[in-house]
Amino acid sequence: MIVHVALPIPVTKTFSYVAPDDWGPYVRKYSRVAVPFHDKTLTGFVAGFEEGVNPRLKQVIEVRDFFPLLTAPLADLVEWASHYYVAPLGIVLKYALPSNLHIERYLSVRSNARSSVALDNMRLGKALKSTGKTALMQYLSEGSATLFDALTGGDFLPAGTTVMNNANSEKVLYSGDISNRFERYLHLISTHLDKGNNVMMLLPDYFSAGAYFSRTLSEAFKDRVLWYGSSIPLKKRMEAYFKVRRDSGYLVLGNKSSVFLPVNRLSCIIVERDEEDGYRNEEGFKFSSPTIAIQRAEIERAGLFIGSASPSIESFHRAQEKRLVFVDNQWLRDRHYDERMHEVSAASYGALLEEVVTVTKRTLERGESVAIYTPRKDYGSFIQCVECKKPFLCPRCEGTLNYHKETGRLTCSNCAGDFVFEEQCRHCGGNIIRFSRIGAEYIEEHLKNAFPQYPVARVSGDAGKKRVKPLSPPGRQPYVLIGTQPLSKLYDVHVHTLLLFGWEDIRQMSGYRSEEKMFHVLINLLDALTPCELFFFMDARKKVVPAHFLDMERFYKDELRKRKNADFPPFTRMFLIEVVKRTKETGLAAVKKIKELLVQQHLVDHATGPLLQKKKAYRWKMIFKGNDDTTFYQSLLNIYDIPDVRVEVDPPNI
DNA sequence: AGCACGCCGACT
DNA sequence: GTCGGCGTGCTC
Repeated sequence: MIVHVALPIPVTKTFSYVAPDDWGPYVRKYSRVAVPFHDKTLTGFVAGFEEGVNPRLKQVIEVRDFFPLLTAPLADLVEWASHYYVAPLGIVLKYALPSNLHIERYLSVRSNARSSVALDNMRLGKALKSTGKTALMQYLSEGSATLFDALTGGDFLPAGTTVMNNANSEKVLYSGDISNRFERYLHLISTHLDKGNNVMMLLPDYFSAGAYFSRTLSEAFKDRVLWYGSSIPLKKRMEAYFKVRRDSGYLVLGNKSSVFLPVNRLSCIIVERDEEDGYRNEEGFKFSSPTIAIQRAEIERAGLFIGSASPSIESFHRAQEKRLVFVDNQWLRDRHYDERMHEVSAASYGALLEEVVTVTKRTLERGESVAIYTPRKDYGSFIQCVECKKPFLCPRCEGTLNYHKETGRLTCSNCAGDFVFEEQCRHCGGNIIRFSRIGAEYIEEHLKNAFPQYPVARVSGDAGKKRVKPLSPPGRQPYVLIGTQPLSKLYDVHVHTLLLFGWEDIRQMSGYRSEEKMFHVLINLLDALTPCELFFFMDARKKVVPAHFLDMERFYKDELRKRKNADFPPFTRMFLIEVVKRTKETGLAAVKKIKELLVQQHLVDHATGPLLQKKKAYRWKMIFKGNDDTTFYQSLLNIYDIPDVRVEVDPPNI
């Protein structure tokens, strides 16, 4: 037989191999197969097969799965993701069936008939050696032997093909504060678990929000709560895998990889804070897990509940189009910050910082705690020589440098370069250096000096990787917390006063979504830290009006109107096409080719750029807007197959 | 992606 | 005359 294999390489076509005809029963759609490719062995996925022989084709080395591991709805989901994200099936499948999914390692054989009694209770590896694959497969298919996993002792059977009859499941977008959200989650989860179903819940990270929900939900549901993801040890992860795949009554928590997890009797998917960047996958293929989860709920006919203090604009738009039921608990409207809101504007950060000290001092002396938000985690950036006014730029790429005082190093935000900081100007030798932007490290140092008698702590900006330290204020002593985004996930912390230092700089940082980002940051800080008063410290020249961000419904409507007028998402889809070449000439040739591919579709006027950036390589970036009609999609596929060209779907930072 | 091939310029 | 950087094309 001829087997068409989807390989995990950035090439959209499949490759064909031959396999012996008697493998027929085991060659199934999306089963993992080992195949020779160049001079190596790759794990690919069966994308199709047919009768016949072809002496010019190489042989499939082996079929790695006894039966398909993906359920039919998950196979649909993978196909949908491959299309939506313009990624080869093999690359999506590699993510859905990752190499760290070591199922075989934990399987054993259970004998159900005399013929296979010698294999009873034998580890799978050993059984394969003693009987051979064909014989074992024969036992399995006739039912004289079954597999079970050694971690739970339960049967390991082929993935079910039935879809749950959830036809009337509700799809809800819930906008509410953390305590109301939590109540909703508790109620929803118990309802579904009581019916003997499983619930999947996506969380934006493992160490912060993940730890919080894992802990609080475990108090309610005990060992019914499982976490599935690469952050936990293999054995525990596989135990969760086997449990939710076969049993029911579980709540499985996860971040990104769990969206493709096979879940038996999945009747509800919960997504907490769908707007978070932590859901964006950067390795393998770029996707956002809430986007895939929404589609999964659709395909599996499961309920969907998206909960957030500040839902993404996409979700709000979906709700407006009646694809989600919008429930707003109006929590923001019930809180009144206005009369206590202070805006402080000044032209230099030095003057602003003195204002911060004054407000902090006043609050601490009243016996209340303070949190200070800033968008930058470093000590300082935009470094400049006071003598000759020349900026310190990256010697490699001319990019902006950020200074980390703890390590004494400069890092380049553009090319990720890393250099030792010398307090001397490269141009004039002057040694009075200043930063025109300062970050959390600087503020921490400054406030530690100003308030030696109070605890001053910084919430690490390296969110995601490290556990956010649970804050234990000594006794009832007030404290100062300084941090970036992770501050908004400290649901256990309450401060009386929240200071935002340079919050408006987010506007400069992240493209067409900048206002949306400012909104999410502000609202989530209010949600988590429950401050009673709010202070904004702004550069006078960049002043923005906070009130605009505090009226949620109006903010969404304004933002959507602007997006619609400018033809931006969610009203059109965006595709970022990047060309990276060593030489200018080859790059320009690739750009020309890409443009030609889109000229045929009369789409060239949607292109902007190219932008030339000199680094280690020459880069061109082009943005295409479009809907996913077949011709546009076909052009994107053709572009995908050009070497050194990457296509990013739904880019967040344009 | 990863690799071989083949083209050029550089240098013991 | 040989080494190595880089562009091109191919992988069943």
